Amino acid sequence: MNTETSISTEEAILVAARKVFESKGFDGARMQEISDRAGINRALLHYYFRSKDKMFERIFDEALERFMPLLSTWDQDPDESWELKLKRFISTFITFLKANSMLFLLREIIRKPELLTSRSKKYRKGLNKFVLYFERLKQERQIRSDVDSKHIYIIMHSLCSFPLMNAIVFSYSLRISTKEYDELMAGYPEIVSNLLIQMLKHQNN
Amino acid sequence: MNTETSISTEEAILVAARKVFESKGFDGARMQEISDRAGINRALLHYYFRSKDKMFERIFDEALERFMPLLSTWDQDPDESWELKLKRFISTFITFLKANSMLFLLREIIRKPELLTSRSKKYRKGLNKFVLYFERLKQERQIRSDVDSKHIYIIMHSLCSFPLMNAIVFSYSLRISTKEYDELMAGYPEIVSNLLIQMLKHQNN
DNA sequence: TTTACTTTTAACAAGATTGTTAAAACACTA
DNA sequence: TAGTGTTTTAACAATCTTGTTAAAAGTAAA
Repeated sequence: MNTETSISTEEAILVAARKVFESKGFDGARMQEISDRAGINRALLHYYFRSKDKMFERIFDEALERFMPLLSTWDQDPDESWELKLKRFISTFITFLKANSMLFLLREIIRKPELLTSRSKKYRKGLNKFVLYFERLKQERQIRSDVDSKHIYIIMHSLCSFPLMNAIVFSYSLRISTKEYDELMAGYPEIVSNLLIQMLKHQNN
Repeated sequence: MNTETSISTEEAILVAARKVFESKGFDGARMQEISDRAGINRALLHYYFRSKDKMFERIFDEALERFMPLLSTWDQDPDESWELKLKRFISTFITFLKANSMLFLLREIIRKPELLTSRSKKYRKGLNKFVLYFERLKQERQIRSDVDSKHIYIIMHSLCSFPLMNAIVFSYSLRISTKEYDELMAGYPEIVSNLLIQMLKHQNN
């Protein structure tokens, strides 16, 4: 067994598959394109992963495994102020989303919702931490009590995810190049943080 | 020429095609599924629309034609306050998005960016109206001048679009049913409006 | 070098999918 | 009803796509 060679071949396939599945989606992806990109014979894809479905699930799971823990890393540093926690989270989240295509996950989950419901059970509890944390802040009168924590969750995620998913359309609409759009987004995490903090703070006036 | 029959057949095909293309995407859509849904022979699809590509373009264009004018209806009622204008726009926009799948457009534009760049030229100028309007408000000192109008645009669209596109994932994450999610979203347009108005108003403290 | 095992390839098979076509069914008018 | 043009269908053809397989090439140890 030549472990050296087989790992590098498998890895080359995974890299190629990730790229193709992410850009074309499951339905648009072709086994031929993946093997071409990996520089190997198409039959090898089946030798290593049996079928297109199995290979896709491997890629999808890896993407989910990268994504989900991020959503659960919420209640570390219990001494940290909620403002700082929010800032830190938003900044990390947006950086992460730049590198990892959220659209890929969303597109495939909508195609086949079982991908989410059957494969992320172990993370589902963690997802609730955010809402519970903000419920507690409200009870402790640290933030306004007339906002729904679920709405905060939705607003925060929308502000973080959509501008990166929709970059093509936004840069077209705003009549700027994608490079200029990137520059525009440089200051964006700061703006989102401040907006949310402003929204949650007790009103002084 | 039996106009009556042929219009209703063509219309039945378009209704079916819209449904299938929107839920499966171009790559996942099957001509057979469309004709089954329309209750006609598959060859008729080609009789009326020549090819899958042509049929798709018809559906895509119709979706774009429904969507784009909405983004351009901005500078009506010049007497109206900007707050009211914003509220009215957000409310209309969210209602519209509930009925018309934004995800469909986004998915296909990312698959083939020419769909956007070659087919929406006539609307591109209108898209800029929003940014220009807010630039003017800033010069007139009606709103804070330290916010980027492009950021306002991005934030507003993200808050309106993403919660509807991502409904499956959000309701799963929040551990509520899709029905409960709909109820949660009932008060959402109001919240988005207030958030944006709060963000744009001059700070009193 | 021979042997046993793993990796890779070329060729093939099966089925799915789009698109074409000739003829049947239909609708309307003379 | 006969004739003309339109609409619809069944059958077919061509191509694409996934998946299989038998054999070749490679590797490492006895």
